[in-house]
Amino acid sequence: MGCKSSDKPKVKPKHRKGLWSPDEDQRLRNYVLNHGHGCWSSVPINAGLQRNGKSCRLRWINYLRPGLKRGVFSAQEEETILSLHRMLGNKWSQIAQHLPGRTDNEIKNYWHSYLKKKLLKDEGMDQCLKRTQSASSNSDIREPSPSPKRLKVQTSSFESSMNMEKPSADIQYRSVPPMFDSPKEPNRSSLLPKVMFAEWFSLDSFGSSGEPVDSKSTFDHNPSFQDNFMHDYLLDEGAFGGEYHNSLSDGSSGDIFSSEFKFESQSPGNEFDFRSGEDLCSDFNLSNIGDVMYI
DNA sequence: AACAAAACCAACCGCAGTTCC
DNA sequence: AGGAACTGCGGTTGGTTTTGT
Repeated sequence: MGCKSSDKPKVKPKHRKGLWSPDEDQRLRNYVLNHGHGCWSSVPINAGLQRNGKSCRLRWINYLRPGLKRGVFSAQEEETILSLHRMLGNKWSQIAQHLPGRTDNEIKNYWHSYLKKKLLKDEGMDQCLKRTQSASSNSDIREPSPSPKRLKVQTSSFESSMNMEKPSADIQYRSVPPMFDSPKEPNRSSLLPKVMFAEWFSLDSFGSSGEPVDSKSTFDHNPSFQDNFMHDYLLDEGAFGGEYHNSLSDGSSGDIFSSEFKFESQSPGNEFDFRSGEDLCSDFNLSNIGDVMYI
């Protein structure tokens, strides 16, 4: 894990803090895409950045990493977070592993800024309901009247992820097409992670470096490929077995939470090594736990 | 239109675990 | 064995944006 001392910077440069400029983003992105991060403490030196390694790492993970799905959370993602948080607590990194394209920081922020309040509100409503012994089976009661802002957010995840992102200098490598994201169709595929490996790979392939990659022609927004991929994947029932709860209960959750999307260190040949093959998706079936619908 | 309050979110900080020397 | 360095995680902060009055 540690860095070899030979890799360590000899002189401690003065580190910049605060928001990242587009130029810094570009430098970091180019460097990591071309060389891999290796030892984070040496990244800013080699990339010509006046940041510390920790800051670079954070920026990469939370912002520049290929495959990140920026934009608003869909109702399904929200449900996933709520369900997982119920089981795991504030294990944001573990929760994030089940929301491909989302970072722990993003989920954490979303939780603190919205979900926590919503949950409290929901509980308040439930208690109120119990107290009054209301016989009403009004299903609307589960969803507290959302703020106008929230309504805007929830209109359509497709629309949201396509249009509602903040304008940004580096927006071109943030958004991901919502291939499988259709909250209005609660079919089987909607339970799947929204950014499949192939999609992520494709994204990475056309990273800002602009260098052509062979795999692009295979993966790049090819609907039939996506369909086939999904079809094959869905056929593999093992991928969605019911072992999730068992694993949790026997304390081995750490294993099943191994991230298929974790950006591992590069292979010796300065090429990225995507360890995504078999464990593309963990054994996780939301339908088992998502017994509370908020829509 | 102007101001205050609330919400949002990027980034920092500190701690714990791991690895290297 | 033990200290130093590194990574990863979760909590928190502070600046910016949005909403309400």
